[in-house]
Parts: sequence; structure tokens; C-alpha cells
Amino acid sequence: MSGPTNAEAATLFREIADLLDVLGEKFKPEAYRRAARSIESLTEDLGKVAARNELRSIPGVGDAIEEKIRELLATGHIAYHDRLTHEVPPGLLEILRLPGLGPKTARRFWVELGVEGPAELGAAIDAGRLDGVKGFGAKKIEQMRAALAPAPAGVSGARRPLEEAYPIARAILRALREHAPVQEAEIAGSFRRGRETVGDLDVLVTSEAPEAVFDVFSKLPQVREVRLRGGTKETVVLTNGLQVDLRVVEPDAFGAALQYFTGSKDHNVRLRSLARDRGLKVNEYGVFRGDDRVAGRTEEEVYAALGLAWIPPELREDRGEIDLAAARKVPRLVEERDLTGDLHVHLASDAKERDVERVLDAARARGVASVGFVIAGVGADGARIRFSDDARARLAQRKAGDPRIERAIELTPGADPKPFASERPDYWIVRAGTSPPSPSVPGFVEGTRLLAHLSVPEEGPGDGLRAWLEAVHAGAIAVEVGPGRDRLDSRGASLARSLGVPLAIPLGLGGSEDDPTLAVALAFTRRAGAERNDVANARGPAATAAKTARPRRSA
DNA sequence: GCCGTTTTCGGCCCGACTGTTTTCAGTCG
Repeated sequence: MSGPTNAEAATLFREIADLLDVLGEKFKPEAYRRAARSIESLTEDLGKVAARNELRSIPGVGDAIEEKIRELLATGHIAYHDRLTHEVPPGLLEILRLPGLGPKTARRFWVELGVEGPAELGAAIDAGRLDGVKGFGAKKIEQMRAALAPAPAGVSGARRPLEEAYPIARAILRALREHAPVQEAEIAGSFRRGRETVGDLDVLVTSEAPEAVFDVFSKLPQVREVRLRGGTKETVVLTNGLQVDLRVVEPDAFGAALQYFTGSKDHNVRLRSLARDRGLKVNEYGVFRGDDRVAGRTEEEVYAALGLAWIPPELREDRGEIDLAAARKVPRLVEERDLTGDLHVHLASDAKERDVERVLDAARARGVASVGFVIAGVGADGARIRFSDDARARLAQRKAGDPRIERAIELTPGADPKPFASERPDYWIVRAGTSPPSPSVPGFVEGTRLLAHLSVPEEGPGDGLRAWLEAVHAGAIAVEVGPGRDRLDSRGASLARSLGVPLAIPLGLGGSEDDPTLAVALAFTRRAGAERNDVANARGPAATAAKTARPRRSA
């Protein structure tokens, strides 16, 4: 018996918001969207929160929405939603999602033309029914025609994983810094906040020559089309469908713009009302008292002008971080320079001594004190992993200047650990399935140390993940955070942290320059509010080595 | 519909850009 997932609940509330939009409601839609965002970022099932009578503690959930959540949990639907979908043709929601078309236009199509969906809209355009209608010129009609055309294969405007956007973002920044007349260049938006997915990229630069910057930007090889271009802003769409906004600001406003465009929306709304209370105004150009700009060059300045400590982008979600900043109690989140070891380095099965050397060089260059190699086991695809004798020999050498070397065995669920026992590894890496957890974790033998792979189900962390985390806890060195299907995202990391399970951040040692592993893992871990002591490979090799597992038998 | 060391009512971010306009409405972020 499983109720609606958090993701399903959020989708329902978003639909209510869209429907209310079309009906011309003013503030309710935003209220429902706010609740939807909060529900999505929960680290446990709505049902659990409801059972504890704590729904009202979810930001954006008041009397009315609490009642609707309870109704949804009890009956599987929301009568209000049913009523609205009955009132408004569902096809209008699809029209609403077309770029350049909003609630006002969708409503006009419906009321004035009787158009109730994208197909009818297309037919109306083809039949010339929009010609001469007030507000619809030739360009607007052409724009709609384009929006209605099916997207080419492989091109999608959907949100995509952070790790997919990462190399693209790096390449854009690199190109602008090298070839355009810019001083500063950063990516803002949800990318900078380290969200699991990004809908677009917000690039921010300072420059005396915006036109020259736009010229370079428009001609990047990844750019498919320029969607709009003004004096301070240009929007393009890449060949893969990702939208990128580039904004040029003056240096004195860079911090304010970075703050403003990093968001999140909820964080900024809260910041602005705080400013209003103090007789100040915040926008992307600075913090103003009357016409005087009192801050703007750096983010620190902006927050300080509002009486706040600087807040790391990963925490800017209006989940209490502003109160912490006011009280000077913002946590010192784990940083890249805190990382002292990599617990999980894979090499190809035909890897030679020089490949090991390359990883050890990377470790030394980074100042990393310990490296754990996967020397044998069963990989994600079921294939046997075995370190070559040549590579093993290098591990055994222990040259002066080497980081401490550890040897790990990696296993998939159901794989038999016995054939690998003679390897006497320093620890086992266990790859878990999704929920429900199996109690028989391979490798759970006396004194075993574990590094666990756990994935967060798409609908969010639920009881299954919690049970898994509790199951591995006793023997765990840590649970890995990072990109991909078998590591924790920020919500999973947050749940693990609340249960006292240490986290591990993979460094991607020996990977390419644009390898997103470390950056993404670090962002997720920071979004979970983790400090250095929450991270196993940030506490120094001594601390990691000293952590011994409680003896435990496999069930 | 939500929210409150100004409040239980009256606010709710605000500026850029586009297209269709003779001064602005709609969309977007």
C-alpha cells in the first residue's frame, strides 16, 4: 500500500497553479508553486510528515494546502484539482508550456477562439483565424508556429542533470574568458546553487563592450540559435536544446547581479522583504538607500549591507539560511581543499603501472594523502574487475612521497564476496539496489569496513533509502555522494547526515579536466549542509583509518 | 493562498526584452 509520492504531489500542485493562472488568479498560483517546490525538496515522504502532524512546518504550506495534502494522502486525489481540470480544458496547460506563450494568451485563445489545445491552435493558425486579431502580428504568429513544431531528435528543453551541464558550462566560461573582452565571468542560477538539475545556464560577465561579448558568444560552436539580444542580455539555445542566458553588467554591480541571478527565487524574495524592512532596496544593480547604492561590487558587500553574513549559494533556498546568516551561524561547509583522500579510484582492467602512477601523480598534485584503488570485484555491468599484476606490483612498492594506498573490492547486489576474500582488502565497496533494501549486504562480515553506493529513487528519498542507510550504518566508512544512478543526491545526503552516516566525496582522480564528478559531489554534499566532520574523506587519513566497524554478521 | 521582531490584514520582486504598439501588455527569469 503506497500513497502518492512527493513528486506526484508536487506535480498536482503545479497543475493547480497553472490552471489558476489561466483563470486569471493573481497570487494563488505562486503560493501553490511555492508549496510544490518545498514538497519536492523534502527528505522524507509526505505521509510521514503528515503522521507527525508537521505539514504546516513545510514552507509555503498553510491551512488550505495542508488540508489538500491530507485529502490526497487519504483518497489519492484532490477535489479542487478535479474541479479545476473540469473547468479548464487540459490542452490549455500544454499551450501554457510553449515558449513565449503565457496564461493571458492561453486564456484568450480559449475564450475568444474556442481553442483548447496545441493541435487546435495549429489548425487555427493554418486557417488564418489569428490574422488581424489584436495583439497577433506576423512575427508572433511565426513564433507560435515554430513553438508548435516538434523538437528535433536529441534536442530537449527539459531540465537536465547537473553533471551533463557541467562540461558545457566550463567550455562556455573558458571560451568567454579567452576570446571575449570580459573581466569577470561566472555561471549563476541553479547551476551555481548545485541543484541536481538545471533548466538553463545563467552566464554573468563584466565588460566595457557588451556587443563584442555577444558577438563571440553567438558564434560559439555549441550555439544553434540566438533567441533574443538586447543591450545587456542575450539568450541562445545550444544544439542540445539547453538555453543559455548571458548578461553583461558593470563591475560595480557584479556582486549584486551574481547574488540576484543565483537565486533561488524564494531566497531572493525573503532577502528583498528583509531589505524593505530596513528601508533598503535590493535589485540586480545593488543595494540602495534611496538613490544611493550602498553595496554591489561583491556578494559579501550585498549581504553585509543587509546585516547578514555571506551565504554559500548551495544553501540559498529559503530553508532557514537567512536567519542563520543574521545570527552569524552559517555553517562552514566542506570545501574542496578539505578533501584528503579518494576512496574510490577505478582503473581499466588492462591498466599498467604507468596508469597507477598517473593517479598517484594527480593525488600528489592535489595534496591528497590517501588513495583507495578498486583492485577487484564485480562492476555495475556485472563484469569482473581485476587489477593487472603490473598495476598491483606498483601498489605494493610504496615509494617515498606516495600517498597512503588502500585496496578495495567492489561488489554489486547479489554478488558472492567469497572468491575475493583472499584479497584481504582494506574495505569493501557495496553497490546497493534501490528500495526495498536487501538485508543481506554482500561483504557484511566480521570487522568489514564498507563504502556504500546508494541511489535516491527518482521520486525522492523514502523509507527504502532510510532503511538502507540504517542497515549500512554500523559497518560504513561512508556513503558516496555524487552524480549518477548509484550515489546520493543532496536530499539523500541530507537524510544520511541526519542519521549520522558519514558521507564520501569522490575526487575523480585521474579523470579529465571537465570531469564533473568532484564538482557535482561537492555541490550535493554542501547542499546537504555538510561540514568537514560529516565527510569521511575530509577528516584526514588518520581519522578515516581509525574508524573501525562494529562487528556484525550478515543477516 | 501564505505570511508576520512593523502585521491576523494587506501585502506579495522587479527589470529586460519583444512585439505591436503610438505608451504598453505579456512573458520571462
